[in-house]
Amino acid sequence: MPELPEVETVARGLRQAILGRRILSVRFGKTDFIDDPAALEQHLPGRQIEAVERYGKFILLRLSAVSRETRVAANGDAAQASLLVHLGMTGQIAPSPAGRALEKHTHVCILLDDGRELRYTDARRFGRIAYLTKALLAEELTGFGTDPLEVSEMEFANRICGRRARIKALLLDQSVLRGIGNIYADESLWKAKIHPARLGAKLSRKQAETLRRVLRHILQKAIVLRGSSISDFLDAKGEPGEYQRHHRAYGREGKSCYRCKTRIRRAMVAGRSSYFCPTCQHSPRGFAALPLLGKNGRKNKRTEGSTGSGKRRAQRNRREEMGNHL
DNA sequence: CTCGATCCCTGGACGC
DNA sequence: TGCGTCCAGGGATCGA
Repeated sequence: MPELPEVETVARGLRQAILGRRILSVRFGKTDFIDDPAALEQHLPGRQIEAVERYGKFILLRLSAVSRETRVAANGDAAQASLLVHLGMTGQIAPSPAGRALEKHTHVCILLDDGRELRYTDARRFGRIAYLTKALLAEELTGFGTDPLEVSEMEFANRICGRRARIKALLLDQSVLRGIGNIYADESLWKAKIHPARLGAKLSRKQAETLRRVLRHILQKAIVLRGSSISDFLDAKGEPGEYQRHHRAYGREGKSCYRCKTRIRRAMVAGRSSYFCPTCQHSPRGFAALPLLGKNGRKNKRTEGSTGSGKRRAQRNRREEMGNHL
């Protein structure tokens, strides 16, 4: 699940691997997660990849102008276009020899001028790809919060301490800070000894500063270790990260706290599984964790029966498969 | 403003 | 072994 450290790792890898390459052509598999596939086919060929940047959980490939004429005709706008890539849950993007067999769920192949292809694979297609002119990109990126690696003490406290939402929800809210996901929210809250369900307004300025500091430290360390490979995250070289070995809370339900040996518990906060130590991280009044796992390791069941997801799946499967030309 | 619910999607784990 | 069910989660959206 790519969050800031994973996306940063991928961006660095791509920067090293494909900076300066020219795009020759584009082909697609399924395109339902691409804003406007035709725009990619029309505008990518001929462009050079001039920069690779990260913005929150987005990867931005900055594209050159095709020619002086295009630059003039487009009034400078198309000349500064970008390809925006969001990896969602399962997205991977990496260069590959053009002749190599396609991995399953490969949905975009961008042929480069050195005989390689930049390939995007995404089993769940929660990701997103869009070709955006300068103006559209600027519009797209408004409303995001500050990068947590750059946010000042004052700004962080101001963005947290005045809010009635739960701190976990605030950390996950990309308009508060950009780039944090479920793993690094839980890890930083554990380190700062703050319960995920605490309200932002209930944090002291001192607690907020502790949280900012540990969050930054954890993100930096995770970047050094090339992110966390939980399910299937791989960097631009196809290699897994190492930070999952350093997780102290996330995914550790029932295991003992590294500080106090209490068993780590799980609760639903902001609609996400949230892992915390019930001793180190004081729960707000009346907030209950979910019952611990049974000894068979089976996850806790949801409340009442809902056969909805199964029915929905069946309906989707009956729909005509379309759009796969690879 | 904040919340939960619902949807998108598929692989994998698990129950029976 | 195999089918049904649940779960993971970022983000959009909608109603309470």
